[in-house]
Amino acid sequence: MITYSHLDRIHAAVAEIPPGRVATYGQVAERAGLPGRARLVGYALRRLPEDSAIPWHRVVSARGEVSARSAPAEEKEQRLLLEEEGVVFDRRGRIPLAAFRWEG
DNA sequence: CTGGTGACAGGAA
DNA sequence: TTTCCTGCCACCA
Repeated sequence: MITYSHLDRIHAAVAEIPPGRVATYGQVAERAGLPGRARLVGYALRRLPEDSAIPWHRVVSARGEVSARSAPAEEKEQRLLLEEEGVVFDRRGRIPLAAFRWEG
């Protein structure tokens, strides 16, 4: 059933991403039943409280990059959290999606 | 209601 | 390959 907004569904989709794997914004949108609305995923993640249990750090751009945002510290934190899970970044600071992308 | 914005993606050059 | 440009549409002021 449709709830208050699509944000809840997006959060639920992100929660399904297993540790050590990543999913793209577009991928999350599709799994949330919102194909083509990747931008909305970024919006939804931005609304998450800091103490949220949603693994927001496992969502990256279609190019395997940690998306830029207003607070650079968060970008660094995201990369750190992913590396702690075993995700590897290449020399250009990108994640090889062929190896780490979550195949739902 | 109207207009600006964005944690994107895909195609063009 | 990489960078640039455009379409997209829910949100917010």
